[in-house]
Amino acid sequence: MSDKTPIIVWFRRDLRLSDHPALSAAVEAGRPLIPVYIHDPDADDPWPTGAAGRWWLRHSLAHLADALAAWGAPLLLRQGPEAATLADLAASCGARAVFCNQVAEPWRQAQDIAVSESLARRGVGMAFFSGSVLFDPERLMAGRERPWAIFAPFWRRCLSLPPPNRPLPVPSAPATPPGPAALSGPSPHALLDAWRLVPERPGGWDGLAAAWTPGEAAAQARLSAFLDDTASDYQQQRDRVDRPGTSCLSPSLHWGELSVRQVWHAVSDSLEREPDGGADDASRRAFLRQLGWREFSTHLLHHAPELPSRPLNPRFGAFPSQSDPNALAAWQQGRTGYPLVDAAMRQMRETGWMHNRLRMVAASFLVKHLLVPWQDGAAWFWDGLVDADLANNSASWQWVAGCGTDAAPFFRIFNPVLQGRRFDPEGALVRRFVPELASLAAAHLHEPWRVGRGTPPLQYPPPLVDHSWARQRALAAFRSLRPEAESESL
DNA sequence: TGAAATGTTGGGGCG
DNA sequence: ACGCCCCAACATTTC
Repeated sequence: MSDKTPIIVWFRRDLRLSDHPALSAAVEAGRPLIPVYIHDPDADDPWPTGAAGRWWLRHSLAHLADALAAWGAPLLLRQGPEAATLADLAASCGARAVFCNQVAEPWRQAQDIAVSESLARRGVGMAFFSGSVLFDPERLMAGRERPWAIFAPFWRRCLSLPPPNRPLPVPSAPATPPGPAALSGPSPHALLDAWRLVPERPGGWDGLAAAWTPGEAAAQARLSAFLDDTASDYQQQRDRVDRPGTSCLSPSLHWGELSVRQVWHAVSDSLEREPDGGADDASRRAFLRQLGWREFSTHLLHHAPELPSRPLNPRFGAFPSQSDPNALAAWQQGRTGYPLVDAAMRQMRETGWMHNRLRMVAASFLVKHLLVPWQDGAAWFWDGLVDADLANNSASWQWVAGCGTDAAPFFRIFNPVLQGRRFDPEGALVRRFVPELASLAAAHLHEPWRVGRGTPPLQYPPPLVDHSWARQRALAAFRSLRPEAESESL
């Protein structure tokens, strides 16, 4: 009666072996394993992975293939529509089950239902395992009429729940032989090259390669380094854009090289192991809170699938923003004339990443100083960030634009000069990414238009807009909106 | 997870 | 000694 048909383990946004519930369950079933990743270039995907994301994916898949080969079940790479590809694969190896971990985006879950129905018609069952969040968005809702709209009580509630399950170890390699050898084809590395996941782009991808090592092993090394070197002073250092004060785990979390449970437990274990009741604890809690924002964004998107495209606050439907190709291009290329903003935009261009504080400053500048729709900025970040994540990106842009739930008030307008002085005081970040300013004294670095006459002209543009003029214009635009649902309270 | 405008206070220079 | 002004420094309000 024992079923010896193989199980297909479908990797998607979980490019790891540890804490991989679908993989562990398949191993536990004691049947041959067939790990597969499917690339569908013609997928009807409302938010196809951006360029930097594809760069990461390309390299992370190579690492996953190596890791799975060493572990004992080589990764298959297949191209084509998901349902048909899985069905063909199942037919050719006699599999009757596909295991996979859930992916959070609502449209993805709708596709999963379609895939699983299609497979069911061919006698192949699908099993979904808990995915990429700490808490299930549906269960966290329980007993409430509405989804959580404010972060603070949301996170308080999360912290009051029983903690998420402990992460699973890498399962021991399957005792049974891997799937039929006939399934093997060209080496994964050759296939990955043939897939051309990484688009050509001017300037190439060397900057990303210099800055990052994708893959589970490197992700775990980053997590360890963060715990050893950075976590205990996180609260003090995280806003310093010129220092490595953040974890840089976001791309790994997006691609599932680490599960958020692993990160959560690693940090809370260190809290319990070395409690000092003081600054170190506060730092670790502050970091956990950042995981909370990720969780909050994911839950928001789950309950409000329009998050990426429409303001959650309907009041902002009438906001007088205007797509402005010239202003948008200047911002994208890092030529706004505000050093901190330009350094931020070039940091993303060159490394595929931008410090969180800079994301706020740069986004605020586009939305408030230039009055460009936040969706235009979100699209650029989506393409340029290795950690681009639909929920985080959309929720954060809405937060900055003031149109989300629990968003920053619109009148909170960052002054790029003051932010620069405060968070890049010696100008190290600006010097690095805006080399044409590197020779300026720190005193002038964030406002180069004030250097005295008689100095040689800089190869650097004057400010695209005057700060205080732009600030007044943004405030006026905000005032033009119908007041906040005052009628509701009557 | 701001910043600017406005208000208040208190010390010191000075007639 | 006294009142007056100036203006940091800080606090509060407003956008």
